[in-house]
Amino acid sequence: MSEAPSYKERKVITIGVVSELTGLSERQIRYYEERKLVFPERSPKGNRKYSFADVELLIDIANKREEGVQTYEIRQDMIREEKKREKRMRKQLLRGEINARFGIQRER
Amino acid sequence: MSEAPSYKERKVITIGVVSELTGLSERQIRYYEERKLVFPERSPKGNRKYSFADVELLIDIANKREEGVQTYEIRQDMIREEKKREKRMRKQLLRGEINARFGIQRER
DNA sequence: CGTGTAAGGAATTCTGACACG
DNA sequence: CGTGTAAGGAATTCTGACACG
Repeated sequence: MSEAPSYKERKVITIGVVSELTGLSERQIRYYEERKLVFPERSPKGNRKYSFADVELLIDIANKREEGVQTYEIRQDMIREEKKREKRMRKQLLRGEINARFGIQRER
Repeated sequence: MSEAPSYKERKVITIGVVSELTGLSERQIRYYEERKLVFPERSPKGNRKYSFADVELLIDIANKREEGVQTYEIRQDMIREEKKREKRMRKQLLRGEINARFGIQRER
């Protein structure tokens, strides 16, 4: 195991295609990056590359914006969600460590 | 159910990115299309768009070419494979139809 | 046959800025 | 704040062709 396939996360889509896929203008997409809502990668010469996950995120953002939610609030919500996720991850990790020591017995 | 997600099949990757992903030159990628080995979609203005499935196919093609297999033979193999697939599909479909009538009972 | 390359043009993307509100 | 637009330049992509082998 090394190269995770993960088509959803690979950053390979150019901004023009993302624009078609989301219905957002390129201006809007770049602005949401400026507001730290999306983080495309860059090709060697500086062109933005997005993943399918980014496309879905942008669609969520577009929906929030239509409801009148400001980019700042959207960002705060994202940060909160991220912290919850991390909390869960830490718990999971802890459980894993406990199992490794006292749980499942493996050959030695 | 309507919009199948299917990240693997969505044609959204430009030829430059495909070139990076596969290690093939754009010239080679276009030539394999000419030889009917890959079938990218086109954007409104005519730019080629590939899927992750296409990228994997191109990598397979690249490997075959390295072994000295000609594009014509590769195409013949692909056609043979396709026919096998269709055969299996017809069988599956047939089974499904039988089940629909005499197998699993559903409410009516 | 398979691939490189130079050619010319059209479309894409980038950045920084002015505009409106 | 969020988005449109004109501006100028650089990079991308396209097609048809000549080249070599």
